[in-house]
Formats: sequence, C-alpha cells, structure tokens
Amino acid sequence: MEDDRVPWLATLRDDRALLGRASTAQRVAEILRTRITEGALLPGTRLSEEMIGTALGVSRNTLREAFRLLVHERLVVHELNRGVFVRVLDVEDVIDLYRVRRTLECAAVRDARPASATALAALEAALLEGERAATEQRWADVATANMRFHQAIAALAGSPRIAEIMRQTLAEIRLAFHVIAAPRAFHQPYLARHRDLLELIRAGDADRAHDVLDDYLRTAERQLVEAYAERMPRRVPAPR
Amino acid sequence: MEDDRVPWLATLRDDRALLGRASTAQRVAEILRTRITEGALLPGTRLSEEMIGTALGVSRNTLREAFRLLVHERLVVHELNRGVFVRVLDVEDVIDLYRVRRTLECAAVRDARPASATALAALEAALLEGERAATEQRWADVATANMRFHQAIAALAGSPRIAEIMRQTLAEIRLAFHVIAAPRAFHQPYLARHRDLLELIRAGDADRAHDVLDDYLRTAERQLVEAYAERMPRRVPAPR
DNA sequence: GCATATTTGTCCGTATGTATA
DNA sequence: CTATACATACGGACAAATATG
Repeated sequence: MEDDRVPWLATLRDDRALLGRASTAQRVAEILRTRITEGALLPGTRLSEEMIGTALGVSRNTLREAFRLLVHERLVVHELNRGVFVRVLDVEDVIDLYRVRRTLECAAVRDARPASATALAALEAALLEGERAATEQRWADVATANMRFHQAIAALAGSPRIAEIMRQTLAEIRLAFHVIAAPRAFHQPYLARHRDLLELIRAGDADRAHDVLDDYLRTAERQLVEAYAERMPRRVPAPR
Repeated sequence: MEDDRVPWLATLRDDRALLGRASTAQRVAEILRTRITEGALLPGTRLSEEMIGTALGVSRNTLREAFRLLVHERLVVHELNRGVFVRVLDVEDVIDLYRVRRTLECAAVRDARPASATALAALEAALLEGERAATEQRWADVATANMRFHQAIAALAGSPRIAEIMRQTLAEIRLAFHVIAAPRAFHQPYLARHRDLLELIRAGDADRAHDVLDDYLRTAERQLVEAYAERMPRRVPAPR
C-alpha cells in the first residue's frame, strides 16, 4: 500500500519521462518487460493494477491492455480474479524451452549455408561484446551478449517468424536465469564455444557447427536443470 | 452504418445465441476466428469496434480483448489509430510460413524416434478423417484433416511450445488457402503422401520420413506460391 | 466459519487525438 | 481545409471474487 516501501516502484515512476511514442499500453509493457528481464521484478511477484497504474500514471484499462501483451509473451501469468504475476518457470518449462532452442538454432546453422555477410557480422558483434563484458567483469552484460549471439544464430535461417519466436523463447529463458546464483560461472565458459561456433560457421562447416551447437545447448540445459534442482528442491503446488 | 448491408454481420448476430460459456472475449474471438478461417471474413476486411460490438452486444473493452487474442494469432493485424483488419498474406509470408513448417515438422520426424503410440494414433486418426472426407467430397473437411495431420506431425516433438507454434502457423497458412480456386485439386493429392509418411514413421525410418516430408512441403509451397502469382498478379502497396 | 475490506472483472460515458473523404 | 468517423485513453461505477482479520 505505501508506495515507497516497494523498491521497484520508484524506478517505474522515473520511466514516465521516457514515455514518448507508440501506444501507451505498448510503452507500459516495454517498461515492465525490461524490469522483468533485468530481474528487478522477480518471478512470482504480483503486479497490482492499482499500484502500477498509479505509479505510471495510466488508467486501469490501459494497464490491463499492457498486461495482455505480456501474457502473450509468457512473461507474466494471469490468474482469474487474482491478477497477474511474474511468470515462475518450472523445470518442465526449461526443458521445453531448450527443446525449442535446439530445434530452431540447430536447423538454422545446418540449413543456412553459406551464411550471409550481415548474419556473420551480427554473430561477431555479439561475440566481441560478450568478450569485452567478460574482461570487464560485467556479468549481466555477458548474459545479454549471450542472448544476442543466439538470436543471431537463429537469424541465420533468414526467417522473420523464426527470429520472432527466438526472441520470445530467449526472453522466457531469462526468467530461468534468475535461479542461477553465479552468473559468471554460468555464462563465462560459453564464450570460447561461441568463438569456435563462429569460426565453423564462417568456414561453412555446417555439419560440425551443428554438432557443436547441439552439444553446447544440451550442456547448458543440463546445468540449468541442475541449478533448478538445487534452488527449488520442492515447488509449492501453486496457491489455489 | 446500415447493418443489414454488411452480409456477415447478420450471421454474427445469430451467433449471439451461442455465447454461452467461457470468457466473453474468448467466445467473441472464437466466433471471429471461425468466420475468418471459413472465409466469410475475407483478408483485408476491416473489423470495426462499433459494428461488431453492437452486433454481438459486447462492450468495446471486451471486444478489444478479443482482438488482442486474434492479433496474437496473426489472423488480424492492428494498425495504430486505424483499427484491426483481417490479415492479408503476401507471397513472402507464405514462403516464410513454409520455412517455419519445414523447420519444425522435419525436425519432429527426424528427432522423435521412436514415435509414441499416442502420437501415431493421432496421425492415423487425422489420415482416416481426411480419406473419409475425400471419398465423400467434403473438400473443406479434407483441408481441416490435412491441418490436423501436420499438427500431429509437429506433436511428435513432444513439446507444448512447438505444438503451440505449429497451431498458429497452420492457422495463418489457412489465410493463404483462400486464394486457392480448387481446394480439391490442391488438397486431395496429398492424402497418398500422408499415408506413405505414416508408414515410414511407424516403421521407425526417420531419415526417409524426413526426406519425404521435406519434399512434400516444398511441393506444397511451390504450388501455393504459383497460385498466388495467378490470383494476385499485383498487390496494392497497402493503404497509407 | 463468518464478516469485512480489498482487488479484480466488466462496462459505460466522454474527451482527445488521428485518419480519411 | 473542413467535416466526419473512428480509435485511444481516462475515470468512474458496480458486481463478483478473493483475501484478511
């Protein structure tokens, strides 16, 4: 009730200045999306219509429209007569999300030969960004660059729809990363594999690139699932 | 303004009686979805909030919620301050949709070996349904069974998200089928290939099944693209 | 288990901005 | 340029469900 006792509300208020163009609902959704993927709004958090509405200075109707957008992106869940909550992924979700990733990313590297110059440039940019962030100990940025690298992998398919599906899949997986205690130990080792991947793709060795990527993704999935088992030994059967 | 001059509004009114269960928005979306996939609401048609709202007796807020659902399914497009329109697919869309289909369906048959009993049952059910509809000359039902067969193919992956993506992809492709003059000539020849596919999958010959499916999808895509070239020799550059 | 307060669900009326004839 | 039609967004109202004491 007391607004100032909720830590992320103050930062939400600051965003009002940034509310510039596009529909109000979309702008509100963008703000909440950022807060969620950054981890400021942790999974399970309830998003009260009253609180956020007054904090952002938008009406309830508009806010509900923004919620709908986020529900479609699976970043929040809507429970009837209870409101919306930041999505809590369970292990099944993580496994399924990696199934989607393997399907799309592996198909992209296998079928898209040769890779276009712009696609290679995007891969390289993400890789360098990640390496730089790693040397400067910015682990959150390493994670972001990681996402961008895999987005670029999917972009090899040259399909707008596959790119869009990948975007949503990666945004969803981000929800799972919040259970990772040490982002450095998790993300950093993959940088070397990114470099290997890029070289194989650049050399046109699609088959080997495919195998490396498949192994990469299975390793990452296993690591994430194990982290889940540690952090969430038992899930509550969900309130109601 | 004069409701009776718009042919599909009358049928919409009849649906009011069917507004029984589930959330109002979902029921409205279901009605519109049916009208669209059946072809009663042709691509490009504008869906006015006022008209449909009064015709169905629901408020604009509720109607907008229904629109959101359909926008997410890509059956309609939302243009800022202009409203929603039944989606018009262009050739690029058809090509991209088939790219998604090939990626998902081919991966499903290749990786999901052996196929589960329930998955095989779903494939067989859709196949029989299609064959029966064909002998009874119900071509619209042949098309529906066709969709169901491919939905079952994607289900071989055992992934809820892939199933969902496939659902949306097939719904979107339906929009393209409206340019097909002779549904019989288009859908019927594929029934034999469906049977071949089922046998290969059942026998566990994933590699050959993959090749057959890949060829199948490329043929269908080509046929659809050619139909597009005939029916829509020149697309208007879109209003605005 | 019950009564109360809070929150969401649904809908309306209206003012404002935007696109189109 | 003006007029019209429409979508956007707000605020308020009330019912229904839920949470709290």
